[in-house]
Amino acid sequence: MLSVYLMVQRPRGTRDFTPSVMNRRLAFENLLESKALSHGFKRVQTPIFETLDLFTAKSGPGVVKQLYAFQDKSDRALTLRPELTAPVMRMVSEEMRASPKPLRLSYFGQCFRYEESKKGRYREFFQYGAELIGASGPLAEAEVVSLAIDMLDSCGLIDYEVRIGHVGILRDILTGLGLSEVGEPEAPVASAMRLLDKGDWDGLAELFTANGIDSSASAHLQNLSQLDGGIETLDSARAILSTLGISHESLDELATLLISLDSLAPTPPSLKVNLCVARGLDYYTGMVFEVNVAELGGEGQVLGGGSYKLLHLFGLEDLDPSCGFGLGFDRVLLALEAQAERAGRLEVVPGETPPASTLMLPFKVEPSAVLSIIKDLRDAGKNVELDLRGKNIGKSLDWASKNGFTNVVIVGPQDYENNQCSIKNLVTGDQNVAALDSASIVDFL
RNA sequence: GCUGUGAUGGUGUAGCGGUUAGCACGGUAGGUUGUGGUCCUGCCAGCCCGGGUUCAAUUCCCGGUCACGGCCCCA
Repeated sequence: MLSVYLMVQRPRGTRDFTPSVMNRRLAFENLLESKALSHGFKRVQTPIFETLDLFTAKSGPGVVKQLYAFQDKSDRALTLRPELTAPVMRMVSEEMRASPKPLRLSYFGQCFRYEESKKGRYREFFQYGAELIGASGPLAEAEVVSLAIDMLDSCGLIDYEVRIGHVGILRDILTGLGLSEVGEPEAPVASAMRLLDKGDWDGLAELFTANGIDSSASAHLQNLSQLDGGIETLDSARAILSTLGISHESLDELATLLISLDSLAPTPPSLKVNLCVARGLDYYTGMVFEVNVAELGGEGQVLGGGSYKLLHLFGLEDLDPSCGFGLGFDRVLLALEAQAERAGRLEVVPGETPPASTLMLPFKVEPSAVLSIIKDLRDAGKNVELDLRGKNIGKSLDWASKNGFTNVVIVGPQDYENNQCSIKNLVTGDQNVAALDSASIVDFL
């Protein structure tokens, strides 16, 4: 059929959301939204496309090849947004300079990246995120991380691992060893952080040698990376930092963060401190954290964030650093679906079960006889639909059942004569008779 | 960017170098002109796209598209 008409498909890496899919997504979004609000984060929205410079300024010219960048009819260089942190920072600098700080902002929307699409990785994907701007330090960070954990916990996600690190400490160590923070095509420090994140020790040793650093230095880093536990690992970390001559200050802050988190957030299934967490987080400057779900395989990171400095790009250096995170809406949903199936659970997102709904079924009577009742029931907050097919009762009930209605209000000739209606509950099979007016009917719905 | 696997109605599938391409679910119209999640019947709807080999391609080959994996990457 398709070929007879129009051979057009969805662009690669995009998705359509049918009503049943959308129902779940809306339930999930609402749940996240209510959590954000409960932590004081207020929703904002920024444009789907932005000036290209916004992202090249933040991430370098190399990002363009991964952007949906384009020229508009006036030759402006624009791009679909690949993420939401920079746009929100831009918005703060343009609209909220005079707003009292700190700001707690949340956002939800689609982002676009030109990459190979696969499961859990789409060219158009959805992010829910939060940013805390104008306050910094371990307590601010604890507020942000606790929201992230609270969100994951409340949607019923299990078996996830929270990893907390600190790229500031890592940078200090690497520059302390003599690695440069500048270089082409990639600064040695950045290369080292990437290798550390992957646990590629051979690669790291190579890098050290190439930069004239005794490769035995990687032993300390390897020790550091093996500190993969809770708050208790910080003592060992302090010892290692001492031998490297690095300040403990950031570690002490990390300790405060972890202690605060313990009180502020639900206890996650697994929370580990690992100072080698560094995953491609260019603009992060301090604490970083990420959440992984092993179930998702290669695309298992469902959330990531930390403390970063971006507002100086807009002349607001006094507000740096900020702290925030982005939650991979699609990936968390995938994880929840996989976990629900494994557990044999029907409800994937808490609260996704739609509210009761009613089919008004005039049967061999003029539909006009029930229209005002439908209006009144809707005004009373009920979800009501008028039958538009005009089939016999058996088919109509079948149709109502397949379409998930809770109740059917049948108004046939006999009912109408007696100024009554029959209300059948499709879930229980119970049937009642009520007077043909909305006040009587509403009690049965 | 590299690489592997796959693609049959809307969904899930069967099948084959020559078939009316089968089945189930679904949709739709009835059988049943006041009771569904039973049954029966009719109908709707498909071989991803383009090229090649062949008397003949949905089937074999190549390319593309899309999907799913593995690396790379992931602001």
